[in-house]
Amino acid sequence: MTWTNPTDPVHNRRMSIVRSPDPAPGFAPIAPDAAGMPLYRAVRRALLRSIEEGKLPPGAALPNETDLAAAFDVAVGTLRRAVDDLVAEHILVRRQGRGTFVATHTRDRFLFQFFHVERSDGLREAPAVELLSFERIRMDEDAAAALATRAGTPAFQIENRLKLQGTAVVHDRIVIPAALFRGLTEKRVRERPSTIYHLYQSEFGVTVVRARERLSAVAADRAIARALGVPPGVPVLQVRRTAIALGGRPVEYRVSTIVTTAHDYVNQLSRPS
Amino acid sequence: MTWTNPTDPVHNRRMSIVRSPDPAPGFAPIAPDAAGMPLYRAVRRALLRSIEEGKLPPGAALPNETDLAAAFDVAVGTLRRAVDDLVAEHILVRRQGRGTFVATHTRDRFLFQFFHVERSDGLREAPAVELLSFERIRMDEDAAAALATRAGTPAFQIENRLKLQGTAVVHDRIVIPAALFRGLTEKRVRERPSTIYHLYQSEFGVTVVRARERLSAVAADRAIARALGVPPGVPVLQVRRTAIALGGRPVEYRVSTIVTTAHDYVNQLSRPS
DNA sequence: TCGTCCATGTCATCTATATGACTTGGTTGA
DNA sequence: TCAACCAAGTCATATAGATGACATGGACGA
Repeated sequence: MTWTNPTDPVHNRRMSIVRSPDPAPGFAPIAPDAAGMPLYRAVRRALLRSIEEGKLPPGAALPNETDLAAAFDVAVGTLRRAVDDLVAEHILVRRQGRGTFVATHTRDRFLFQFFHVERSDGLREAPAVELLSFERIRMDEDAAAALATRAGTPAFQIENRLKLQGTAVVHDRIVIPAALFRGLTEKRVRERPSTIYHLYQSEFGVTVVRARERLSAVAADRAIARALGVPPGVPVLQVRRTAIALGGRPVEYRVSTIVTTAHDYVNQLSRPS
Repeated sequence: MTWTNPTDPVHNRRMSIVRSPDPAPGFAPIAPDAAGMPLYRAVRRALLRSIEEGKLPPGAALPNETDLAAAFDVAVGTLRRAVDDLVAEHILVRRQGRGTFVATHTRDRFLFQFFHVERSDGLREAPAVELLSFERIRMDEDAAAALATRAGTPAFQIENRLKLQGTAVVHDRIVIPAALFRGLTEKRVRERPSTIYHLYQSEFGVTVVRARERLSAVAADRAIARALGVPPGVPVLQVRRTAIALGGRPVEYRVSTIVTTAHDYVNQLSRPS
């Protein structure tokens, strides 16, 4: 037999009638008025916090919509609205018929969201990454400013060379705070099975969700020129990226240098829906 | 007295009961099954076509949600879903308490959506535009390819110099098909009251909704160097933009050349919601 | 005259529910 | 053994309506 829960006529919210067992444990009802914020925003925040705290690790399945809505004590439509937002931010992934999952940093996602270099004729391809160096350093002024800390803060610096169709196209210098990545070694970087963002996520609980980039054109210095096999002084595209993790904290400063003789950095202004 | 419309038990859609006068004239009911497309997509398309055909000119107010939903013979929630999409694409603008309007190309929108240059310290500012030349030309290969036509097609070419804080930072070469902009004159370009995209929209019914950009680093040639007041050969950022109008047709090819000694091209990968 | 209040119309949020589409895994039958 | 089928669980779409927030313009009173 099925029946509907009685509702509170004042707040029009389901009253707490407990069924056993709790179909979605660990999710508390949302306060009716969470700081004047719309309910779906409060639900979004609650979900985000569950992810940040590791209650929902990457790849985990969320409870189904009905149960989760009941646990939060909101309507399914409201829950869906919150989940919609997180899906749009690539923090959750929905699969019809399967469920809703915490997003993981797959190669495809990296390519789509964070790798914008393609050949001039439009061909897109996954780059072959080659580790050039791995060092413990102290941050310079630029990295420190981007990472909201002070110059001299201990960090790891990783240099990569990226090849497309066998030719070196991109040089990356990556700076990440040592405090966030305790125990990182060259071996772990070298032997990572997937992208470096996947490594951050799976090994250190750091999930990159977005980034700001500043692009400029510069002349290739001697080191870059050598790494990329071009004459020094050639105009190259410099991309300075600050990557932001789940909590909103900057976690990576990356300077990508791109040879744009046969490749471009592509950008889509306002995608069609 | 209020009453609800009877519903068709098979399709669960409101039966056509005409009230006088029609509160939302010009909007026909959506076919129940428009090519297997979800209903809200069909509604979105119907709205788009009304805009493209000029039935809803820029700045026009849509009928209110209830009336419009009734005219399309869909639920308000379904209409809202369609409108949500168009708002996300900056094609419609909602103003709570006022209504929903067809978006116009304001200066703010241009800055936000299509102008990505800012000073290295993060200061954003509207550029001062200076018209350098206005010519009738025939398209070169690049422009023709971008605009999906043949080299030699008649076009207008506009050269602009953009200044930020008094210093020249950007040079634009804009190519637009003459066929789409009949009657355009240097005077009209020079005396436009707002952005050039606003001119396209208000004078020629061409509404730019999105763009693809390809960025590369090049050495400034003599002409660019003179226009921007830098030595020839200096590395500059070249942005080749193809702007897409409402129907999905490419309508503008633009090559922006940016001096990045004190400025950057900024890009946001996945905005927070 | 001018400012305050309020009625009205709009979008924004939220609930509740029904039905369809898709995926998975087990059952059934040749 | 194995392929076809089917049931259950999930998200996707759609409806209907209630309530709140916001903007505007007119009525009203000092």
